[in-house]
Amino acid sequence: MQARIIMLVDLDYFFAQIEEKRNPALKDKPVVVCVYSGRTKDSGAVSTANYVARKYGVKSGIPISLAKTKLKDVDAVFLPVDKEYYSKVSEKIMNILRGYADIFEQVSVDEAYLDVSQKTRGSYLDASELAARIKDDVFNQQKLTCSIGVGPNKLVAKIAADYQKPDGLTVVKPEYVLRFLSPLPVRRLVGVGRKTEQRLETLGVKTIAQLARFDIQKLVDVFGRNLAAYFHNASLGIDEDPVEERGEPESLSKISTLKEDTNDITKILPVAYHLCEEVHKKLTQRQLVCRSVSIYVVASDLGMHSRSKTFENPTSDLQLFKDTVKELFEKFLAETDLQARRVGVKVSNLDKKEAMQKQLTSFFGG
DNA sequence: GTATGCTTTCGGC
DNA sequence: TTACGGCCGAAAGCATAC
Repeated sequence: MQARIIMLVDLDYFFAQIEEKRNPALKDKPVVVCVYSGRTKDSGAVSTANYVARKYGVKSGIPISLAKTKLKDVDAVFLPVDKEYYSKVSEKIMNILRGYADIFEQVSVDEAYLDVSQKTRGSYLDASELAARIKDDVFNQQKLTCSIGVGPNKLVAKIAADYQKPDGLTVVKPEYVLRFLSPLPVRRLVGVGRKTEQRLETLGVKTIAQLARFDIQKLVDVFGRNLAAYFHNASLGIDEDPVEERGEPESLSKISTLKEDTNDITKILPVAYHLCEEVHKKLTQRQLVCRSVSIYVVASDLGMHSRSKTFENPTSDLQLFKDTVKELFEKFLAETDLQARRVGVKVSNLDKKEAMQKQLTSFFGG
């Protein structure tokens, strides 16, 4: 058993890059791909922006109106997301990438891990050449650039891919892992978001090197055994998480923004029932059943709240979804004064429909 | 004490 | 000055079972 070589391939500013390719006139302008909520003309958020727009501080997640303010003096282009089209492009690219991997794991619409240990016979020279070839192949077939990180595990591959982009290629051999990670801010580690970053900073830990040297017992006291162990290992570039082909999703959900904020259940339920129908459609298309149903509410202050219910047995019964969603909203509204801005429905605890049938068959037939 | 399951929140893209 | 989507998986926090 030889050491692993793992790649992370990340498509650059994916949605906006696809729009640039679709319409080359956009090429040198700020391009902002938006999710319009439909509430008012410009309500909604930025999904992705190209690098020209990013120079003006426009990035993923900011309000569209704020993006417009930042770009008011330039000839910027605002486009609505065309998710269906991006998904088709994604599928083609993922199929290219899959062909280069011993084991392939798609993480999101624009990101995938490739375990190339066998293919490269553990050689980083081979891995570098392979990564360059993958970039060429994706560009020649789809005219899109990507950034690739190569390293001994997912953790290092991911940080390496982020290190140089767009159109980057960063290879970190095992003997360089510590030197590579040490100066980087802890924020770069998966699992360290804004909140954890703050907590670490109060402990005097800003860089990965400082995290590596930090007393492990103190880390346990603050974050608990599991998270402390993860942080400690991560700071040393240790990560055994395998690259694994992903099967069916673990949850399916739909969310939508209400015309106006409300806590009136008669205004919420028609929307929620529609979301039930959409989620039910997704579920049955994939021939899945679920055991849990959740509602979630984004309140006026943008705080996220949710409630869920788990059944005894898996189901795909639309009426049961609607009744459960009604019950959950009634309960939620009774115990809070919040006004809902957006409402969502989620099913989780998913299973293949036939798996259930098999169980039943073997039970009755067996 | 550890494992397991459920609910809720967090955070990345 | 403010402004604010739609997904997904991971993790936290809690309860219960062994």
